Amino acid sequence: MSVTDLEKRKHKILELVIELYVSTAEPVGSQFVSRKLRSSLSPATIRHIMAELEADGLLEHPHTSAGRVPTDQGYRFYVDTMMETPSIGPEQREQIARRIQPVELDVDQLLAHACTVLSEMSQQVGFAVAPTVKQSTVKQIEIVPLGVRKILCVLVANEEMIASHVVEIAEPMSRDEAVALARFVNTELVGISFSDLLDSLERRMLTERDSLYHLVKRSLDILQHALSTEPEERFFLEGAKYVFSQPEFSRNPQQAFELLKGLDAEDLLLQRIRQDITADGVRVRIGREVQVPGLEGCSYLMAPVTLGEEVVGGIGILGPKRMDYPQMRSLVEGMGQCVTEVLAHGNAR
Amino acid sequence: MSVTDLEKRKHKILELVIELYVSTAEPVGSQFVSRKLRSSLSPATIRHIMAELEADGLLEHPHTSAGRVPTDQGYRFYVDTMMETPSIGPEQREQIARRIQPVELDVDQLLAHACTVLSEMSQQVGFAVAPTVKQSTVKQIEIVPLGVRKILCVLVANEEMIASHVVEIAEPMSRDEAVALARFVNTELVGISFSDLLDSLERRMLTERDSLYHLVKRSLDILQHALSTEPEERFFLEGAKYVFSQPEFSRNPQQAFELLKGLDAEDLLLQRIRQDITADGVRVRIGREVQVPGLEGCSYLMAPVTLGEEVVGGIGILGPKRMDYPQMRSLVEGMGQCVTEVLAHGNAR
DNA sequence: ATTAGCACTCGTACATCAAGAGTGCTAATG
DNA sequence: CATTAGCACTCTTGATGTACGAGTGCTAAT
Repeated sequence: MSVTDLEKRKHKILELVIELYVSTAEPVGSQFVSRKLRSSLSPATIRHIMAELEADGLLEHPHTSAGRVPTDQGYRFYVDTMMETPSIGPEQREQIARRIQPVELDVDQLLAHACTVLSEMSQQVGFAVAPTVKQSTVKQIEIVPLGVRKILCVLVANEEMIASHVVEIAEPMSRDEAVALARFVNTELVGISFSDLLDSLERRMLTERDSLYHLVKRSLDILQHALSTEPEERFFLEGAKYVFSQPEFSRNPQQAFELLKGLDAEDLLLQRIRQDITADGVRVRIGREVQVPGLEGCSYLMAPVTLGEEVVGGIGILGPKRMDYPQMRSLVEGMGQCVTEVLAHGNAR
Repeated sequence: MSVTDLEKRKHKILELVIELYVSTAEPVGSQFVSRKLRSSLSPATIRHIMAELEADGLLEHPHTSAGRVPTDQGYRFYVDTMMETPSIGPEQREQIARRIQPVELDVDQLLAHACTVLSEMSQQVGFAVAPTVKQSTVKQIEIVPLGVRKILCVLVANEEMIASHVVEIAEPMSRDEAVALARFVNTELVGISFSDLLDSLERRMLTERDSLYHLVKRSLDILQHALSTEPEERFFLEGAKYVFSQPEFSRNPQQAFELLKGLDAEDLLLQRIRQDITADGVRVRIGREVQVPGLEGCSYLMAPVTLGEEVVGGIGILGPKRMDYPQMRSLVEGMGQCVTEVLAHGNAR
């Protein structure tokens, strides 16, 4: 038997251990593996190989007389080099599309909803990062007077995103002034990115005079307020309850509490996740790689969401390390595609 | 000793048992009570009285050799007739005001924020029910064209509440038409309650002709869509994590899971809470009275939030039955007052 | 009405024990 | 050299028994 054949067999056994562990939630013993293996090797041989895998850092031992459990590295190896992701089935794809369809015109609402759907379908915690106008460029800005010193400022971004903010202003504004202001803003500022907007206006304030100066100043005031309450991105997290349906957590409540605390510090998780929002397909982070205190026992998968040409957000799931990576991967991938399509065409497929 | 004196003493002991149980989370034994009681009665006497209280249904026994624990009725009696609620202290009041101040112009945002603050201050689950435009009358309606077949419909209610919805329309709308539509709507519909709006327009459609008929039909279309995605009220729930800091739940995880499930079915809780949104001060619901499966072990307190003359929402906390009712009551009361004041004057006090 | 005394119940903590699962090692085998 | 049977060893798990302490209810004395 050649060396590569031996290596192959080793990996086959790693795969088997992972899959058995994922489905049973119990450490996997040599006898169990031996029985499940076609080319029946004896438990002793399996033990030998498992010991090697342990030396390689891919498996570990909870205690002497227990079976083996994959390490983070073990899962990583499995996910990177061995696992075959079944492309999402048409019927499941259909199901996603059906559940996402309901006319949500808003990126925000769409992702919030998709997040919930994903959570239900996966029976895991679902999450999503949605873009806001701040990441896009100005398409339209409307100024609607609401009272003497209150206006509604509607920000429409190129990518069909809309945000509106009530702004309190120091000096009252007439309806005519509002119209003039809107006209000025919509001729002068369209196409500028929302993040550059304020700088750009400030620069103009230095050069303009009189009536135009006044308009610039007025719009700067308003947009400053409107943009200050607009977040960079929105983060959705849904389905914490599913944590308890996982045997590892319902068995060990202490750990479940840690997890919930970890989830509660949303900002940390968001920061971490943000780094993984890139164009190249579904990202998988396993255990320690998550790098969030309290979530060492978890993994997440995330698919990018694109709008126009750009990656603007992500959607994924978070669950115990011991999860069905192939299935979850295809589910997350499918959801990412569906959301992206809905954003592009208003419907899936 | 007269009969009423005996009754008084009995109640004094009930109070003591409740307060000791609340602070220790352990069933209270006769000896403990005896030691805590000034007018030193022997444990035997205490036992006798406790047996009576148990016969009255105010205390109960987890098992033979354990101390006593208050029943729902026991707490109820305590809350209704014995407990004295300290009015909220000025320093605490100050703290609430300070943390709520940050200029949130929106009822929605204010209550969401207040809910979080209340949760943190009480170290319990916080909740709030906020009104939406649907409960109020039309003050102003704006129609902002966003694209050929897309408009933003801004609904402003009398009570300064604002909602905006993107509506997709069948036939394109020009800017002029939008202005005409807005004018029509703002002259004809102001003062009507949002809930009657559609009916009223439908009735008018039967009588009007030609151009006016067209306007009515157009606005009906738009408002129908806008109002259909607007909920009756908004419900906020914050701080589920605090559940685990309560010894009764961290000791018994099974029960904690039940609770989380109960919280997850927000609708049930909202339905129950809605019945308690009335003008007369802080409502207290104890244990079974909550009437939500999974929350039998909990109580909630809620203060009304008023806007104008009307009670429009509520804010409160939910925690284990075993909670410090006097303190929580004054905290919730103070929060209700603060929120109401901020709504009325834009700031507290 | 109060209380001391006492028997009784029940939960908790702890130690002990047997069973079972799984390992690692060794020596024999093809 | 890979494979495997055999075996001693380790460790977890669940059951069982026991001692202890907390707290009760009852009775009889004050």
